[in-house]
Amino acid sequence: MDMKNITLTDIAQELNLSRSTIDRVLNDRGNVAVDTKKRVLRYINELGYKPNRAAKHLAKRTNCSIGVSYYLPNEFALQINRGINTVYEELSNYGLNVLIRAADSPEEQLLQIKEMSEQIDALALAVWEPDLVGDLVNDLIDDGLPVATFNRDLPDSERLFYFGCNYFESGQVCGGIIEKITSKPGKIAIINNHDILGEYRAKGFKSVLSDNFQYDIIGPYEICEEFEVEGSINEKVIEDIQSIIKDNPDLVAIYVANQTLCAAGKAVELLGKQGEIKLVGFDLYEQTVSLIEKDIIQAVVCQEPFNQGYYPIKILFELIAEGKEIEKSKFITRLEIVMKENLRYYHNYDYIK
Amino acid sequence: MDMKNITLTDIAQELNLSRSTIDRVLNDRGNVAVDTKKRVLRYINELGYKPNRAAKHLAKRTNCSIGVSYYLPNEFALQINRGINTVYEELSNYGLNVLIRAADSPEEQLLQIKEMSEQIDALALAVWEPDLVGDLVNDLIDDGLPVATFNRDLPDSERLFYFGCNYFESGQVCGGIIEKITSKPGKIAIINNHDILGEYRAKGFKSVLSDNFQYDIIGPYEICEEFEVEGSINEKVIEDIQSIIKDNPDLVAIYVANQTLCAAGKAVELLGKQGEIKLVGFDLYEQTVSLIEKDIIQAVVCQEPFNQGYYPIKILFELIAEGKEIEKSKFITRLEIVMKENLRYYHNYDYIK
DNA sequence: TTGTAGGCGTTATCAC
DNA sequence: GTGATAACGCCTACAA
Repeated sequence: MDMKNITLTDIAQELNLSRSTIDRVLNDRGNVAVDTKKRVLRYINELGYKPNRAAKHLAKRTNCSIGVSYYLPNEFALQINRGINTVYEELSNYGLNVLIRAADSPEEQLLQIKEMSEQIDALALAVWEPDLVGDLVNDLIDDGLPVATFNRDLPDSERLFYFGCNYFESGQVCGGIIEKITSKPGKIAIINNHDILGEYRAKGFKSVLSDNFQYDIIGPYEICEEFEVEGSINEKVIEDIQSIIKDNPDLVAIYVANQTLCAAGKAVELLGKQGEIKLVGFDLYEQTVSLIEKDIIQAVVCQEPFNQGYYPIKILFELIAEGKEIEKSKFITRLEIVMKENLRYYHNYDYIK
Repeated sequence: MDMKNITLTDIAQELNLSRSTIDRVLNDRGNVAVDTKKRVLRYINELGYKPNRAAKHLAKRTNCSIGVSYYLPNEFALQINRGINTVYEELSNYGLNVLIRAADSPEEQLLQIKEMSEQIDALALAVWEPDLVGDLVNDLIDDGLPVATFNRDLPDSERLFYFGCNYFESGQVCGGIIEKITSKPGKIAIINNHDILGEYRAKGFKSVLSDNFQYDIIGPYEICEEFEVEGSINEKVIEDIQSIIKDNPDLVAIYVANQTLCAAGKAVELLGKQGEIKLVGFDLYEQTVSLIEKDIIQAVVCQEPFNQGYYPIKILFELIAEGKEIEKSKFITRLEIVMKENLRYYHNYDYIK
């Protein structure tokens, strides 16, 4: 119960050396005789000595500013911010500082990254259009700035790691759900963006359903809602989806792979087709909630938005402040199935705190 | 970027007092003149001063042993242990110590709790049969030992908090899933335990399906598998479930509310009814996995087993070591829907190591 | 190549 | 009531 921990001083005394020498060995600061080093290392291994984190932080008085830049749908950003706030609260008195820049356009994001790059020790990044910022990011990395991506990766860059979902598999999950909940044969429409990630989501979806002869997959239709969906939904978008429904009387399901799910819900509702046409898509927005409750949307697949804010920063901080190595180049978030019955656990739900 | 944090010493200097006095005010140690106290408190509020956690831990050299006692299905315990190990790694060099006692029977659990109660500063508890240990726990609490429950609550005791799922709602989620994936009308069998939690799960299930006239709910059948399911499954249990299936040709689904799900899967498989009879239940064991992959079990509802090991200990530690207040008397875990497609994210999945 | 000394921001133990 | 002073375990000069 009262097992005293071994300290650096203990080791120094035991080996008749000074604390600094032990410190030099432990932190690879050089200037230690090979023999001494070996002796210390062996002894340390035997003991299973672990440095005291509190003391380390206190002595180093680390001070590390991490920048976050994203261009993402507003409501998704909100959930990510919650994760950022939490990690800030946990680590701010260990010296963490966070700068958040939310962009309203890819161009603005470029400027924001450039601007804050001077003041930060690391950068966490979610970019919608890789082509625009790719060069800048590579320059920053070449200059020695540690960069990580979240939500959307920059696979061609030298970023340290990506933290987010697997888009292909996210499509598969939706495919599996639709297959399970659709009772009659017919057509299934895909709505998505024609960017690379939208296509992964379509491919994943098809990989599950292509063997199933009772369904005929139509689309993909490129219909896309704005990022700033708050109250009002783009009428044109709803109309476009309504015409798909009207043109295909044997439509049994719609799979929405982008942020247009609410609009699709409205379209289904306006035509009185709820329940008849199954609706499945991604992410949980304020507007999605009531559509799920009304059984217009049957299921939604989420990707741990909170953790997408929380972990990238935590990992970067531990890298910079504690020299902890990064264990993976891809941290893939869980794909969470949310339906009416477990909805409340995924919408503004902080069971801790 | 380099914003120096305010320290206790800063405050002392500014107010022409010693650090000790500030410390007395901050930690309510008494022996401070009322006026001085007021003056200090006001100034601290203005500044928004936050004590440095690292320094605090270092100076206090806290040493806190938390005991964990549970009597639970083996494989579930395994997942909980992972959470315990993680929190131990995070906090052991802040002075956390953990004692785990896994019981093989309620009687053994009673003894184990009694035995370790002398050596611990707090206790986290999961008990299957409240009646047996209830008195002991209340005695311990009266003696001043902080006790928390996880997975299964002791609602009549004075435990500090419960960390686990809502059993009624977990039944609802299964009801919702079965309603969505079952395409034809018929009978649905419930298998559960006749304890209070098993009944909550049955009630929650019925609350969703009772309005639906196409289903006829039969049971509950009290059939129960042992805790030590490893490779071999109780033949008798499988036979019992097979007879239910044989006796009810129009059975469209089975809802298993206890740890008998795998046995039910075997029964369905042996009779060649996979896909025809939908199968839904709780928790993810090694044996469940292959049954889900083979489409014999359509979905499983999980309850964050990792976090059930992680958080109770973390919360108790923060209470004891940092005097942090406990914010709720119930921390309700998410109900996670796991199907074939997102299975890999819930089975031995540590995306963060 | 090694050692010494002082400090990080708290808490704890004395004196006054 | 209040204030010195020495820890806690580690890091960082600087000296030897």
